[in-house]
Amino acid sequence: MSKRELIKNTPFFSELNSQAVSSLEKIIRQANYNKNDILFFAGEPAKYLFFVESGLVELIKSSPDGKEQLIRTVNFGETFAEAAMFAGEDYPVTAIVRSKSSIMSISKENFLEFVRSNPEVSLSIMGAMSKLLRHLNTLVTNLSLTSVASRLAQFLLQRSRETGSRSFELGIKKRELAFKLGTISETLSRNFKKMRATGIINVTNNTINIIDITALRDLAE
Amino acid sequence: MSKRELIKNTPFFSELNSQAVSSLEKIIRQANYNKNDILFFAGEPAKYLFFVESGLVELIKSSPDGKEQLIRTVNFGETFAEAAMFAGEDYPVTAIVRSKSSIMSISKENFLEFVRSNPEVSLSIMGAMSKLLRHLNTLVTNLSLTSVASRLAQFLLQRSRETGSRSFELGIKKRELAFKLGTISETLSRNFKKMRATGIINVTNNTINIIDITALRDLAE
DNA sequence: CGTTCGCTTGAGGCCGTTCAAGCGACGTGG
DNA sequence: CCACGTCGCTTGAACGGCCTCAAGCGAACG
Repeated sequence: MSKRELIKNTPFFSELNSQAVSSLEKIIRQANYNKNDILFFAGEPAKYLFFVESGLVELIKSSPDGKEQLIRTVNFGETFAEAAMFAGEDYPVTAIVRSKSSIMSISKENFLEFVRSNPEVSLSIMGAMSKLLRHLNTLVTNLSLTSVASRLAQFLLQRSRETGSRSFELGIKKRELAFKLGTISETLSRNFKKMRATGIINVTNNTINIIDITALRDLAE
Repeated sequence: MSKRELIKNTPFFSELNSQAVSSLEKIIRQANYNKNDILFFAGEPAKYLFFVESGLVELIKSSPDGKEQLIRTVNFGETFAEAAMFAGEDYPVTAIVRSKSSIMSISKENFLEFVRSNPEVSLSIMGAMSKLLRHLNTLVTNLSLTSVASRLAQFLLQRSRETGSRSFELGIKKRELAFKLGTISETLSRNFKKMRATGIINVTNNTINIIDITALRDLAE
């Protein structure tokens, strides 16, 4: 796909007129990455805005003693490091590529200039930022007010909704799910065990079977 | 102060030309509130953007079982509920007035229209949102990766920086400080005790004396 | 003088962690 | 084809941080 097509295909820029697309085309850069590539480390000066054209990226914050917290997973079609364009000088998180990805980037200066001459994209950006704010909001809430069991219940309900079935595959390794939920695999394992013991779900390898969805909803609060 | 002056005095709108100020004047509403007044509850439909002209507001999320988490304190000169303008239909948090406040508000529709016809304010909004994103980012990090002791150390260092002295008043009640740090007064008390015992600080009523600032920095990581 | 408020302290318990061990599935090289 | 390593997951034991509940205590105040 040509760079121009890539731009037009991204919901973020889909409403731009062709002149704007042209000017964007000139300042945007595209590159391919492999699993475990690092785009930037937390603390580095923030120079670029990124945009995931295809693939998957995770934004992670880690503490000096090696503990890690997933802040956000960036799916294709989404931007990240928007905030770094308008405030602060450093990336606050580390960005790790989790699967083969095509990623576009724009330098801070070019991006700000583009926004100034195409103010209509502001609305898209503010929309994206707002979604992010909500995401972080619920993340804070989850971390401070809800238990692992509750977070797990929420995740299972979400998956059930997505697949439209009460029986589904997890789709990710349990250790990764643990990470997503802000815990470790041992704790996740024990939580699965408890849910199985109380007859709420059935777990066989990677497939989940929701038995008592009401109890699961209660758990999720 | 007249409404027009209020608008001009707020950093958020300070760069507007007088025509824009006039149109803003027509759609903005001002009201006074007292301590413990509630501006909106979490879950209510988000109709207004708010702006604190003077006073103090706290944004709080509470769980069904009564636990509360402070998400953000809004100082005078700052807006809140910006995100609600661009994404989602409900306020995700509850807004409580903490001291006598003068607060301005704009309805969602009027605000969006104003932004469309005055795209230059977009940059201010995006800047504010970016700051917020950073704030939530560190909040998540603190809650998940750092201990109460570390958060307390960070707070003390910040106060020390603000006052430019190693000896300063807390300025808030300890139970409120505990809330700010995402914990309760008992735990805070024990942490103060430990810091005193290890000779890092000295605590007399509400005044703190930093003795070993290096150790304090270590604690804050 | 008694009550309330802000804070402290202790005892106990829970949740989630670390550390350690075990187990089945799977793959690879002898 | 088996022996052995690795991987993903589970389970147990112990520990630690923070919370809850309960009590106590000085200061402020009516």
